This record gives sequence, C-alpha cells and structure tokens, in this order.
Amino acid sequence: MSPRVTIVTVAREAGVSTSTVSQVMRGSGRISLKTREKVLEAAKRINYQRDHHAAALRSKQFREIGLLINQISNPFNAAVVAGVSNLLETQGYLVFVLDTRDEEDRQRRYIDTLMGGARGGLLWVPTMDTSDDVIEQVQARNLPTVTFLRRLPKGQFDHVGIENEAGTFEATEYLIKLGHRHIAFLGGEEAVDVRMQRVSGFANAMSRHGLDPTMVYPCQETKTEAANKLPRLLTQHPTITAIICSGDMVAMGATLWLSRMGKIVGKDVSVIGFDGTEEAALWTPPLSTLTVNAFYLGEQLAQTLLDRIANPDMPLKSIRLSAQLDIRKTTGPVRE
Amino acid sequence: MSPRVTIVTVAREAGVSTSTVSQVMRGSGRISLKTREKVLEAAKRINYQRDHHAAALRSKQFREIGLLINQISNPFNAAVVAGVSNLLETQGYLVFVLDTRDEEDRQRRYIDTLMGGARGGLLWVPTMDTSDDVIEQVQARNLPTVTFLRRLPKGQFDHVGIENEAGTFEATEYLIKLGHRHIAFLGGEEAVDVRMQRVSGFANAMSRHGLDPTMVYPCQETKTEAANKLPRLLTQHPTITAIICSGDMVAMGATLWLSRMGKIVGKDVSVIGFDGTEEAALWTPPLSTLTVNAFYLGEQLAQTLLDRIANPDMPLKSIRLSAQLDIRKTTGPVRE
DNA sequence: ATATTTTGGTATAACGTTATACCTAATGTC
DNA sequence: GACATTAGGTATAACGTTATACCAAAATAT
Repeated sequence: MSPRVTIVTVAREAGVSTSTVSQVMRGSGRISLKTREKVLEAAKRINYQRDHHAAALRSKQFREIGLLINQISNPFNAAVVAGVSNLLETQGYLVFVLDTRDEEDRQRRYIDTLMGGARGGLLWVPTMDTSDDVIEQVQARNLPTVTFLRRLPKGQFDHVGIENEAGTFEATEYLIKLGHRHIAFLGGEEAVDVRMQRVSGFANAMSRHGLDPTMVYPCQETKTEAANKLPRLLTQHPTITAIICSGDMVAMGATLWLSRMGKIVGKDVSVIGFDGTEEAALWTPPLSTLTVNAFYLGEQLAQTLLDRIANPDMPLKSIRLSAQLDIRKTTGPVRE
Repeated sequence: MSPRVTIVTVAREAGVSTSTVSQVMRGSGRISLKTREKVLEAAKRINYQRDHHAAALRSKQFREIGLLINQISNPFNAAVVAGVSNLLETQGYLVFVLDTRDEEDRQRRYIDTLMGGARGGLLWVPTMDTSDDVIEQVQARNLPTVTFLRRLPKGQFDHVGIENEAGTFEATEYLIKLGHRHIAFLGGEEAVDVRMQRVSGFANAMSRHGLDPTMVYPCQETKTEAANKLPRLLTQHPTITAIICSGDMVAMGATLWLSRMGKIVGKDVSVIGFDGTEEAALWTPPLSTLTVNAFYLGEQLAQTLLDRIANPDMPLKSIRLSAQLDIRKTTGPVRE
C-alpha cells in the first residue's frame, strides 16, 4: 500500500511549504494566484485528499451536522431533511441522517457517537422517552443543537415546530360546522408533545361546542397501523362520523380501511390529515389535510442552527410554523 | 469555555498514565480489572468523551460507514437502510445516510467529503450518470465499497442486487397466461441498469409469445409522477389491458389514476408492481407485486461490506436476491 | 536458586492538519 | 531617503489519540 498523500507530498510536488498548501486548501486569501494554481495543480496531479479528521482535530472546526430523526420513511420527514440539507450544504456543511426509529437506546448510541465525532451541530427529533442524562450530555458538550417537531419537556434547546393546537382546532371547528357531532382523534404516541398539542386543539374545539372530547386513540404514524387500529375504534364507537388524524399517513391508512369496508369517505365518514404531504393531494379521494410546508420548515431549521453556531450566547429561540387547512374530498357534511 | 476533557485529564484523575486510559477506552485486555474500573469511574466522573477524529487520525481505524442512496423517502429503500444499520451497529459501526436525490453533483460532493472523513466503507446506489472520475476516485482511495440495487456498468465493486429480469419475466408470463395481449411497462429512468433489466424481462416474455415488446415508458419512482404519466400512455395506446411497473410507487400511482378515471383495477386493467413494500399489501385494491425482502437485502449488503473489510483482496462478489410474485387483487383475466 | 515468561503498566513518538509567530521583499508615506 | 506598512510566504508547535518499544514485578519453569 503506497503511503498516504498528504500536504507534505503536495508541498514537495509544488515546491512550496506545507503551510502554503494548507492555506490554499482552506481557501485563505493570503496566497497569490500563481502559487495557488501551482499548488492546486500539484494536488490534483497526485490525487490529494484532505483528511477531515486531522483538520477537525487541529482546527476545532466541525463541518458535519448530525440529524436525528424518528422515522425517515415518512415523506413529510424526508422533505424536512431535504430542506435542511439544501441550505446547510450551501454553507459548506455536510448533513447526515440517523434514523432512531423512535428507539431510546438507538438514540443514545447515536448521540454518543456524534459527540465524539461530528461536533458541528445537532438537529434532533427526540424519541418519546428521552432520558435526562442524554439531554445533559448534549448540553454539557455545548453542542449547537436545535430540536424540531417534538420539543423537549423543559425546552432546553432552540426549536422549530408546528402550530399543532391551532391546526387541529381549526380542523375540528370546520367539521363541527359541517354538522359532525361524534368526532374522534386518531394517531400519535401517548407521550409525545406533538400529539398532546394536536389532541388539545381537537378537545378544546369539541368542548367549546359541548361535544365529547374524549374519543382519542393512539396509533403509530404508518398507514398499516392506522388500518389495523381503526376497526376497534369504530366498533367501540359506531356513531363516529368524522376522524381527525395526527398525520397524513394515519389518515390515508384510515381511508384505506374505510373504503375497503364499503364506506364512502367524505360522505359516510369524514377524515382530515395533518402534514400536507405530496401524496395526500393525489390520494383517492384527495385527502383534506392541514398542510405544513416541510421543505420550508427544514430551511428554517437549518437557519436556526446557523444562527446558533454564529452566536452561541443568543437566548433560546422557538419558531412555530402554522398549518393551513386544505379541504379536499375526504370531508363533507354529516349524513342525515 | 473550560478546556476539553481528554485522556490526559482522565489519567491525572485516575492516577495512571495516558497509555493506560487509552487502552481501557478501546477495550484492550491488558489492563487489570481494578485499574480498568478506576479509570472508567474517573472518566465518568469528569464526563470524558472520546475524540473520534484524533482516534481515527492516529489509529487509521474508521468506524463510520457512509450510505449513499438515491431516494430515502421510498419505503423500500428505507427498509434496506434499516437492515444495513441493524447489522453494522452490532459490529460497532455507525451508518449514516446521505440522500443524493439522484443528482450527480450532489453525489460528487458527498463522496468528496466522505473520502476525507468517514473512511470505514461505502454503501452506494450510484446516480444514473455517475462519471468515471468519481468511480476512479473511490477506487484510488481503496475504500471498501459495495454498490447495491444499481450496478456500475463495469462492475468495479462488490454488489448486492435483485433478480430483476427473472422477476418481470415471470410477471409478464403470468399476465399473458391470463389472456392479456397488450401489456405496457411503466417506470424507471432510461439509463439505469435496474430498469433495463426489468424491461428486458418484460420484453423477452412478450417476444416469446409474439407480442409487442415496445410499449415501454419511463417514469420517476413516485406515485405523483406515475399518476401524471399514465394518461399519455393510455391515450396513445388505448388497447392496453395490463401494466407492469418498475416499482410499487409507480404501480400505486397508476392504480390511483385508473380508479379516478372510473376503471376497475384488476378487471378493466391489471397492474403489477415491484418491491413488495408493506404498503402494497394494504393498498386498495391490494397490489399484486414482485416482493423482495428489503430488510434482508440490507443485511446481506452489510455482510458483504464486512467481508470486504475483513479481506480486502478477495475477488469481487455479486449477490442477487430473487423477487417473488405475489398475486393479490390488481391482476385478473383480460376482459372480453 | 536461577532463568524465563507473563502480567500490567509507562514513555514517547507519531498521525495530518492548522494556528501562531515570524520573516523578507515590495510598496507606500511624508 | 528614512520609516512604516503590506503582501506573500515559511518554521514550528500544537490538537487528542494510539502504536511501539520498553520496563519492573510477579509468576512459572528448571
């Protein structure tokens, strides 16, 4: 195995000092055009590749951002990640994605590793039961961190999220105005703040109209789970005429099962989703949903991290993007 | 800012040498139980965190694997990644995902960065138009690399893929046996080997029965695209009674549009997918498809990489997993 | 009782890069 | 023309870890 090509090799090849090579490589303006070109050429000729580990070790500049998410196969999440990457890559960062699958010990392993390596920053959807010592670990490292979608109970970091409560409140009001009286909320995992907020918006609207706000059922954020959970819900409460879902995946899963049972979604039963994924518009029937611009959310998230990196002592910041009610074909007046 | 906690700090705290701390940290068996515990305690007390950059620089052992994929929001791909992570994490590796979105220059940037940093290995779905110099760059670095799903034209690396041709051949034969004569192939991007193989299986079967093998239309691997592309295809060729799709996403998009047009999928038009995603079974109507166990494929992929790492001089290896035809409700005999 | 091996530890010099301080020649200032 | 400034480059010592070589004491063999 030939010895690794380093700045020393390049320096020799170009007839300059290693300092000069180093400066050229990181784009310092001090080196004259002529020398720069000479160095770049030499580097290319012998196929030089900068060693990130060495550079990071010495300079303490970290250009890698870890992104911890709970479910990357969800298209909403994937779109957020796309927004993040787009913006951060223009700033010379590399974003890499780790999918915790909502498992606490997987999250712990990932954070452990990230702390030792990619110390540029952390974008984080905490798992449901994130323990305090993990949080303290991140805080102790003083790592620029922004949580998104889910917020930590004590809000220890900057945050970019969604106006969940306002969203489901508006959706519920809309259904009530259509004449629905027996409305259920389906989706989410019990202990997650996102869900509690969405449930809260739902329950508030129901209570305000003297309606039963307690028909709330958890369900994982996949079509499969929703289709499996729905039967129980409907046999227990056959009077239900409308369902508000924690996300588009759940809503689609619900309509899938309803159609299969011969119900006409939008007439027999109304369904509203949350997220506004591309797929929702294309669904059969096209899904009424609360749309959030995921890509834009990702960009806001990236920008928040950049701000934090630029100014570590800035007071904590929290951004919430609003959801817009898009009425399509899965909602309609209650049947007589 | 307090100075960083290093092995020097730990050594002082525990009253041993830095060498000892280092050995404890990387789990060398040479240190007595008593000392080991003393060191571990001290490390925990002062919140020591190993610096990966320094360790990698010195030891030239890289525990990070980059995974380059073309579309992470595709559930099939997400399942492959899950399989990979599961296996590699038990071996102490960290897998991080970079989504090239099938853009060549994004891929180039990612590979550039990976070369300088995470040099443990590369799992790679090359973009369509991967240029030779990128390939040469990877080869020159001598980085353990396995391509998957898509294979490079010259097959420069180990590979884990799918029996594409046999899959679509079987599916096409099945449709012909049901009486279909006008069958189209929809999906994939022109220049990708996966697509060419799937098309080839389709065309072979058609030709064998004296049927027209040329109704082949490209389409990106999303529901939206499929739903948009289908109308043109059907107006140009109104005689079509069956469609073989390059993937489940395309197949679902196709059925979506067909249902919307009032066609009964499985009676008026038959549709077969490829991938066997979880969602396909749940679809309305449940999708007939060629099922590949994505999670298992991911594990095979991980194992192939581990083998390559363990034995860099082993001859190149290529694994292809077969696809199983799962007939559900989107296929039926041709209508009289 | 002496020689040999094993056990458990340490000192020291890398790994490849960059921050810092330094230097010389050229340019500008009055 | 004396002095200050700038432009463009270099020497050197880190960064935090680990590989290598080395050593003393304990255990084992002869």
